[in-house]
Amino acid sequence: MRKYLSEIFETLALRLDYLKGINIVFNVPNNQGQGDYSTNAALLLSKIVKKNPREVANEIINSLEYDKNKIEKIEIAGPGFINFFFNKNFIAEIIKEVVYKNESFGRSQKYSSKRALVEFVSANPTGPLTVGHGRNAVIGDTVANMLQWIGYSVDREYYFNNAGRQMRVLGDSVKQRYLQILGNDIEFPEDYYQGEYIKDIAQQLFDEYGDKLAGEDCEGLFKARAEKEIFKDIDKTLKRISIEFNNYFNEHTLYTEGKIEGLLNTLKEKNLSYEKEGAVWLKLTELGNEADKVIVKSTGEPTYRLPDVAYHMNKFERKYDLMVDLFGSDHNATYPDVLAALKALNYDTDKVKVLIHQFVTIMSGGEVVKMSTRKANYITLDELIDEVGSDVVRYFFIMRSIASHLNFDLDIAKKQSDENPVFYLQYAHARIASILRMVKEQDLKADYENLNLLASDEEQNLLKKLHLFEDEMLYAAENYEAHRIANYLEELAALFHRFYTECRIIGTEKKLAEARIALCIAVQTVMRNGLSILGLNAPDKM
RNA sequence: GUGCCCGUAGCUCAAUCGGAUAGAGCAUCAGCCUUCUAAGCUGAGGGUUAGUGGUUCGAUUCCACUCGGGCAUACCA
Repeated sequence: MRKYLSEIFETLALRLDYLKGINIVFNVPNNQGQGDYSTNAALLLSKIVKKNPREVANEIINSLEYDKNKIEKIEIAGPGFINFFFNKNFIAEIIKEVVYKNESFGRSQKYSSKRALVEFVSANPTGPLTVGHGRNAVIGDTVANMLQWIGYSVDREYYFNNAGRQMRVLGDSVKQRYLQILGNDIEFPEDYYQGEYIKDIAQQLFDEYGDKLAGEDCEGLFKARAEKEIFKDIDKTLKRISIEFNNYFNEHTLYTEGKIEGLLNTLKEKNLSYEKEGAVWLKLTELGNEADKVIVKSTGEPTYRLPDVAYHMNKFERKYDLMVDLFGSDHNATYPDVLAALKALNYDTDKVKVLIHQFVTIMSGGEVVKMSTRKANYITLDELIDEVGSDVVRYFFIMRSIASHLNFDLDIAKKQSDENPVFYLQYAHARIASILRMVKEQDLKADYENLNLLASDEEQNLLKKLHLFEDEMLYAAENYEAHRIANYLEELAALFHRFYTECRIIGTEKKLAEARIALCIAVQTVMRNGLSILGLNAPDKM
């Protein structure tokens, strides 16, 4: 429907001068009686052409050429809205398109020649993924799915750092546990990694090597084994919620390949850095940021900013059209420095899209659970998946805008897992599957010749929703707003459940029954496509 | 102190470049299964969109200030 409106307005713009170059937006009104679509174009134009908006609206309608078999009626309402009422038969025709395109219905080719990189999770291998990482993981994967849906060729990348103090502490944590197993009476340092998984790794090493590692350096085998095991677990956890990466990028390679040194030289040559108090500083104030920041400490070690810039340069070298970074809000102060530096080095930072999601607050027993990997008082993503399952976890993390803080009440999540909205969606899909099974036994099948019989409110509302699918997916993807897909699917499911209650299939007149079967198939297809973008199962039975 | 994000029904959250009567779920109350899955449907109650001012045909949305919450403000990552 919207496509048709766009077409006829494009044609109109050739004749009405003041419509040229104006982007006309068509909305779906909230209220009955205001048409299937409406536009406020006349209201906006009235300022430009200095005429009464209703007069402008009248002029537009009078010059508009359209097919009366598609648009039944056009009205001017309120201060100057133009409301379009579509023909019911035309609305029902959408079923044919859905069924014909099937899995690709709602896809867009708008970005089909583009390549995107989505970097997410990027947690260092110091411990199991927590619920906090879960939100990042699910949002990142869903954003990648959405971009693929609108045509992008997408790579998923995990950036990590296996050097530095954190990892040294990790290696030593394992070593201390190992020494304890050997019977040494050592007090385990408070600021070391307290988690049980450290003991498990130490035990493994003891089982394999006995006491031979007592003299081993903590940065050697201890660290290497810890990293390997922890990554294995992270991978396993992510796989449980259907997340896989194309590439793991090790920060360390930036050093070994001389990228860090090269960047340092470039910054110096371009006069973007200077030395002070034994450290190297980046001239961020000249680039419009608040303060200069240290990029190499007086000890000679770089701060995170330097490798971050080098890493992004590497991304640019790989010729992506779009680079999405996904961070938790605790990183909100770090990326402006990196972007400023890249810009100063003449990279097109418009291609970098930084998404910041707010935190997940975990509530348990009415109290906020403070999380720390070091202290091991976190709730792991694995535990959460054990409790509620992959679908609920995924849905929970994307159903809200990423700008909203997410309140995750564990008690409710466990208790209400049966009432979770995700089941509402899946139930609609399963119900249709069930109908289709029953219908087969009755020797009924979908018929696309009498779709005009689908004229009731329940049927028409459902059909109109199907029309919106492609636009909604495109809008969600272009704005990186996965929660909109969840909202759309909830609305679609609600309309279907209403249709199900009011419109019977078995027992009604054959032509109508078979048209309704066609509608069911179309709804099921859209539901399945939407669920697949969100990485959710579309069950045939529940 | 400063920067970013947030403040919407009892609770958790929506609301399409500013649109017409601000919507869902949970909770509460009242109904609907001898017929395709009741994990469903129908109805009721519940709102000064934190507050004050501004911009305009029109503000939950934009601007300013105030109040409240989260995160960050390192030669930690």
